[in-house]
Amino acid sequence: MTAPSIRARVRAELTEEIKSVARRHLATDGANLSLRAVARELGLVSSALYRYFASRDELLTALIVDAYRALGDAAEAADATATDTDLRGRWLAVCHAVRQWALHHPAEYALIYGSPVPGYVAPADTTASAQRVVLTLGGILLDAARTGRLTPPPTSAPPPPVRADLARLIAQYPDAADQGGRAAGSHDALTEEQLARGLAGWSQLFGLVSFEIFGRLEQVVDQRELYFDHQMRLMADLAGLP
Amino acid sequence: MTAPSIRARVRAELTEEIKSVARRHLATDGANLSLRAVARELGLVSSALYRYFASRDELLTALIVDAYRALGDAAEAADATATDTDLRGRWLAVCHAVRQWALHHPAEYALIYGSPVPGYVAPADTTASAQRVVLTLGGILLDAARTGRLTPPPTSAPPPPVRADLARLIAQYPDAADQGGRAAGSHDALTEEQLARGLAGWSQLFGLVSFEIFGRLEQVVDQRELYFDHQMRLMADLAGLP
DNA sequence: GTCCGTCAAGAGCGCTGCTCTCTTTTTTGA
DNA sequence: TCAAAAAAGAGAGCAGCGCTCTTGACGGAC
Repeated sequence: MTAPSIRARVRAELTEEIKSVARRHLATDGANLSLRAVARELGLVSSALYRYFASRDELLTALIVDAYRALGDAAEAADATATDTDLRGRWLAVCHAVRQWALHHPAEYALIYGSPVPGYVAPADTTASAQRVVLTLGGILLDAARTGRLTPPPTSAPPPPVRADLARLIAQYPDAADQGGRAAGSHDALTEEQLARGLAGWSQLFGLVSFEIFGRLEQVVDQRELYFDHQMRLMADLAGLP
Repeated sequence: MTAPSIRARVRAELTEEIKSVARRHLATDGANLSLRAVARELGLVSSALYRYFASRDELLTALIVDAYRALGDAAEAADATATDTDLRGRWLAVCHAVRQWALHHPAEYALIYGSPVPGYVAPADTTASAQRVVLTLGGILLDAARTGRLTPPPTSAPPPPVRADLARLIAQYPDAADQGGRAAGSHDALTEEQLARGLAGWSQLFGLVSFEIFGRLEQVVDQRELYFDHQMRLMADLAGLP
């Protein structure tokens, strides 16, 4: 089993090559990806691809999984690069990393954050990857709250039913005791108000990136990067990051 | 010319009927709309449709134009229904109208705010309709600014290049002198800070609606309407609406 | 050295958007 | 009023699509 028989290796390589070509086609032709075109470019006949992916949907799923992973990697890497205690810097770094990844991989971004394919249902293994960005943002807020540096401006308070949803999310948050080396007490978690303001930053992040990727800022904003930076700073203000 | 010859009338009716059937197919099958299926349902042969729409793209364009118009109508109607001086109420009414329209027409919403079709370029006559929602929101902010009731919280200031973009947008804003019956002086326009905060509400609105329509809140937020309302209130806070 | 699993190829099915030609029906102009 | 013109629909056909099934050929294990 430790010996990855030659056959298995060349198979894995060709599988990657198929995905690579498919990714390139995706970038030019959009979501209407043609299996036959991919096969042609690889010098294969279309039916041969079915040895590697059971269907077109399965190939797309593989690309979606890879995209979530790449975006999650980029976000977490950006968070890790910034100074731990520079909370606002970490927040902005993650936001800019998401935007940069989207700008460099617009088709893959559209695949995961654009209109979903009607009949398509995301496999279970994608949901974990899909949450990595919001968990990264949440982790920054949590670090801020723990060190008592989350000082949000006075804003409207969420109504009780929303508070219940938010409380559930706070309880569901993966125990981050290992991050700070401290036991997670009740005063270590976010309040509902803090989470609500943080989630505003989450939807703002992807809303604005989608606007830019999908061309909705076309004749509205020219200074895209600076505008994005300013908007993310506004959301950091709202979240209460110093 | 005043007599709309019987033939022209039945043609207009059939054109509408084609769009209606196409809209229904869009709702179930998503963006992969089949001309042949639409023709079949109408008892026509596929080539007959080409008497009414030169191509599948042209049919989709007609649906897009209709969608922008319907969404713009809904937003403006909601704005008009609320009391003029209830600025926050108008803001929230417009936001909820956009959300409700999207919930009732998810496929059409995806058509105009989802991932764009790669080769597709929007015709010029859509851009005006596409701006109606943001102009409605801007009008509310402008009304607030004119009556001196825009009191935003202290937040980061936009850097000079962004200020230039914002100033251009303010200058481009259609002269709204007829709305208040007053001449538009310089003190009647929005400041760059005010516009930047208002635009945050704009991208937040569509970001959050897209999240909901595209299923990204699926196991995150259960109280969708109340959560949306709270988030829009947060953005009204940020914009400075009393 | 044989045998079995894997691989690529080819043919083919039903579907798609779109074009072209032909016939029928309706409108129009002298 | 009647023929010419315009418009509408039907049908055949082209190239492309995803996908299935069958047929040979090759390579590693016994």
